[in-house]
Amino acid sequence: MSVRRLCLAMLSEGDATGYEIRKEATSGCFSYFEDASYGSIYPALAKLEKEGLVTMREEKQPGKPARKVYSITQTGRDALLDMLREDLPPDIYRSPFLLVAMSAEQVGGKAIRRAIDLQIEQTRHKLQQLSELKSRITDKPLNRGILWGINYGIDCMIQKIGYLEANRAELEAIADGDGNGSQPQAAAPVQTPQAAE
Amino acid sequence: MSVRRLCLAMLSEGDATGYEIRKEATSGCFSYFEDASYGSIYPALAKLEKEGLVTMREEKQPGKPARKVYSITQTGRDALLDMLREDLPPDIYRSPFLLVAMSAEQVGGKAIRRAIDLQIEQTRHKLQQLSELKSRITDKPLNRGILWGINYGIDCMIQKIGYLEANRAELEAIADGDGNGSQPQAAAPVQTPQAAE
DNA sequence: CTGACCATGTAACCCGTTACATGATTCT
DNA sequence: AGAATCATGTAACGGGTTACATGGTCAG
Repeated sequence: MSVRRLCLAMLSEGDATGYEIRKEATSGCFSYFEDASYGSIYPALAKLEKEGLVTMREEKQPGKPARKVYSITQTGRDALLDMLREDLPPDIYRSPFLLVAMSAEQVGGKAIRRAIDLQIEQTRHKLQQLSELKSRITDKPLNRGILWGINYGIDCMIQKIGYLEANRAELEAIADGDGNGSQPQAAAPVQTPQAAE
Repeated sequence: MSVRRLCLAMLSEGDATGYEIRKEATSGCFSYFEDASYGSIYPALAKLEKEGLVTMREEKQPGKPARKVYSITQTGRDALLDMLREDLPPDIYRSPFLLVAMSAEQVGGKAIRRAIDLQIEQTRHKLQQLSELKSRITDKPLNRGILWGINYGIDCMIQKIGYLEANRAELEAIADGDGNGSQPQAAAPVQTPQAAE
């Protein structure tokens, strides 16, 4: 049900081909919290068309396979709204990195350093993607909800990077097997103003 | 491969039954970034035993089905280390909530408010779980890597709640369809010191 | 007595990924 | 020349969830 939802949501912002939807999902506005491969998108679009939630027109281009441009229908819009208003499965976060971090003592300093480096690098990469996207759409007459979402993602990633940089030393010490007990117990958060609750 | 890894990681902290592993995955230390159901755990444990990565002993209890307590073997420990050191698929975040948020204009204020409330509530709930867990293990001779991971999760959730509370008004305004152009463009982050990069 | 918790397991199903199949065009 | 981008699609496979099957204990 998730790829369906994603396709409808994207088409509600404008017509697109399966190829374009995949690109958006992988590196566009939605890439922070969604992803999908061709193998799921193409069948989903075909089914949505069969059900009348989207329509398709073929744009022939010499040499290349014809582009199949999909448009959402009113029925599709209604169905999307229903999905968005009714069922909201909770967010999901899966982190192999944290599993490694929690096993720091066993894994050792070298692997931990590599894992942290990778983690920061990946986060930086996504952050940059989103930042570019943002600068490209800011002040255009584009959907302001999307801008809000992008800002949310950017904030999360900045915070994440900051936390990792501020606290990596402690984790590395654990991984290196320092016998001491002088850990900065609360793991001194990057910043701690009032922050909720 | 993920449930295998999870089972081994948990067993490396101490013996456990399938039931206990599931509980930990759902509401324990690992629950912030992992999850698994019986339907995947029991078969995984059986297979791990067949492969010699864990051993099992049955503890009979009158009336109840015998507890099957699993222990990790040295081979299992080695295999776990290999997994943790070598392959590290990137973290995954999936957020139906953000899809709704990005569709704010279509979805409308009422639904947005509900979605935000739910999101905050769920995050608060998880935060409380982790906080309790933390206070229960702090200063015990327990794995300090795990404590680090818990602190990481706690920080992320506090920050998330703070961001949602600070910026919900803006999203609600978008959803309510205010025609104005006086948005707090940068969506005033809860705090913005230097923060990385 | 009802619901939550303990405790195990299987089978059907779902949703998605990976790999394959095909092929032109444009950038380096 | 080789890689990347455009462009569609299918089939095999995988990993997990949900629902089912079973049943005792304990607290409210």
